[in-house]
Amino acid sequence: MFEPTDRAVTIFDVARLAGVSKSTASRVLTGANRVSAAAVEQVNRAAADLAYVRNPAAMSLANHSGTRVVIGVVSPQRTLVVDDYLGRVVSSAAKVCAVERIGVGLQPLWLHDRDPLGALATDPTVHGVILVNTTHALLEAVSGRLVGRVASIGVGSDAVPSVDVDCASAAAASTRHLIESGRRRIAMVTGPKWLPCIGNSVRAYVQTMRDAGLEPRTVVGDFTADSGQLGAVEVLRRWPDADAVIAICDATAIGVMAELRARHIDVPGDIAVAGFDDVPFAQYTQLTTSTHPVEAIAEAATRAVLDAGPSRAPDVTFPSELVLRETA
Amino acid sequence: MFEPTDRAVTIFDVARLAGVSKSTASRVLTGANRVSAAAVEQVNRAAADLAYVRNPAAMSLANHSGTRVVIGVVSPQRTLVVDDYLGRVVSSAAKVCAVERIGVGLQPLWLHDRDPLGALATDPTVHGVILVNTTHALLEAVSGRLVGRVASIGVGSDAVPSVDVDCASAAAASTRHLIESGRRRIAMVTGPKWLPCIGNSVRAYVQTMRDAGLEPRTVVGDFTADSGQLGAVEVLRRWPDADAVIAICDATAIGVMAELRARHIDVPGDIAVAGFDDVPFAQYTQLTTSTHPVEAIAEAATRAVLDAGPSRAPDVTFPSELVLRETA
DNA sequence: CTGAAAGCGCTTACAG
DNA sequence: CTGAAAGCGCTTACAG
Repeated sequence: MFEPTDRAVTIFDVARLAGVSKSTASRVLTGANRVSAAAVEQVNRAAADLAYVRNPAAMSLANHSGTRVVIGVVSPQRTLVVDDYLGRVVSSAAKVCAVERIGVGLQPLWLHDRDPLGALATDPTVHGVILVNTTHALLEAVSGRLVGRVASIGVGSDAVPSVDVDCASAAAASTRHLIESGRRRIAMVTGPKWLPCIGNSVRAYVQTMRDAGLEPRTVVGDFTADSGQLGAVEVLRRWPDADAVIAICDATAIGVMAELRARHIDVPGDIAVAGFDDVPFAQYTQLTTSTHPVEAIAEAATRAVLDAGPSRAPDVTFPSELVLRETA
Repeated sequence: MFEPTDRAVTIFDVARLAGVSKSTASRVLTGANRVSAAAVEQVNRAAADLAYVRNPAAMSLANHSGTRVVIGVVSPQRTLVVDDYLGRVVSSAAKVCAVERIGVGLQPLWLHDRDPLGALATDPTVHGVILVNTTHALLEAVSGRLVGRVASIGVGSDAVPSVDVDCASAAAASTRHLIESGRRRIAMVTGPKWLPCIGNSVRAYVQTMRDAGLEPRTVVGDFTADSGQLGAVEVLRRWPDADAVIAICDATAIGVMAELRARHIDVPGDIAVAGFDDVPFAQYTQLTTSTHPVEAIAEAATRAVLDAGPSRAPDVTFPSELVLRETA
């Protein structure tokens, strides 16, 4: 139908086929407002017929728009360790971006840096930023140059939309489930203190305990299985009568269970254990946990920065569901 | 020392500071050969002083070089499911690319597509591609336009360098370990048949068994825990006297163990189980397995496409180490 | 070995 | 509402 050329089809080709100038073609393609309905019609048809797709590099250059969305992961260490969670976030973002032929980058953001966002804000290659594990301090540092093209997986701010799972409801539901099944001395192994989104889960747990006239008992972890192991040790030392532990995530729960097993403490006979995330592994370990739609969250955050308009994107919260298995 | 400007420093700035033309500056920056030592010296110093960094979008446009490296994952399904392995590969690639301000993309490559690589080969935004789970047929389809900027995690070809773990040695070592600890009726739950890199592991297992005068017994899996579960069912049905099973990966091993546990078959008392990958989880499940340096592999593959020169990059094979724990 | 010039594919004031 | 022109930051023949 159209002769196949070696070089890619450009905006010039669609303009010619549509019978308009490059300027007009560009206007309709960018969605500018000053264009006639007729022009819109012709250009869109021409673009479709030619299977035209804009060259992001050229857009970037003309536009100062950037060719990649970077996932900025704040961490107390300077080097970034990639865990399964982060892997899923990056992959999901990469999959979404690929259809617009935009790449993704992975950037460590050091918690104690003076201006961790400075380089990203001025980098002409960055189209937008997805913040992971962010803090309020970092959110405050989101400068004008970044506003409108940044989203946060976790806590947000006036300027930065948040997309996350409803971990507060999940923590409350877990706690309630444990209480209803007769547990009373329920401890929680939390995440790192500097990470504000952890607060939601912890507060929900504490509140649910208090509402039931029970004493909350928390121990600090860091999302790793090792910290679950250490957390279990601490829980048993401080509260030898514990009859349940909620872990901030499944990996931590696994560590908790490993320690209990090593001590020949029966789960759930002696102590019930609940996690959070419902990673594939949880199923095979019969772990009671709550779902965490990481892919959906990452995709929504990516869309938020890709489709960034003049106004701040709305916050979005995904529901979590309790998955009852054998450990609690 | 230098006045901070709002706009980024361009090649023009470094040329001026170095006292040469943009052309010359560009030549030294790109590493062209026709430049005087003096020019090289001045330009490099100027670039360093100004903390100059090239704009990939502009390079891409002038160069037809692309702004992202895409990870092409071949799969028998049309949609891509992201597992932990792929997540780690993508994240590692993204981390490496980020320092050159290049993005990564994730592209499903349908196994039965007529020309799965066609779109990537002509896409001006793709700088290079990393093939994952590739087949010989796909490798044959790597066209001239892609040669020199593609690497494969798994099998390679004359045109495509391979980077992978030495899974043959790992499989042989596992098998040998099992034999030496007295096991005789050792089965293997393999990966999908269409995936050629699986062949290395399977052949090594088969060979090691035969060398010991033992009968190899294989059952097909697909890397998932579910397939381990089903695999265990099949193994027990076909060979009720089985005393060990080697799984192609840890996830599959987990499934095998879940099934054995459900049947009250003691591990390793009745049946020993060995995995492959040494995922974080393996430690907590006391799984005997072999290491798989996924991050290092992904980084090497990424470097291979980033640093692509005129000649084919060499193949690289990473060693794997047997990790003895309780299950075998 | 070096510089002036054209060009990569797009966007956006600037005049109509 | 539309087109001609300039410009985004780089690279690369083309002449010297």
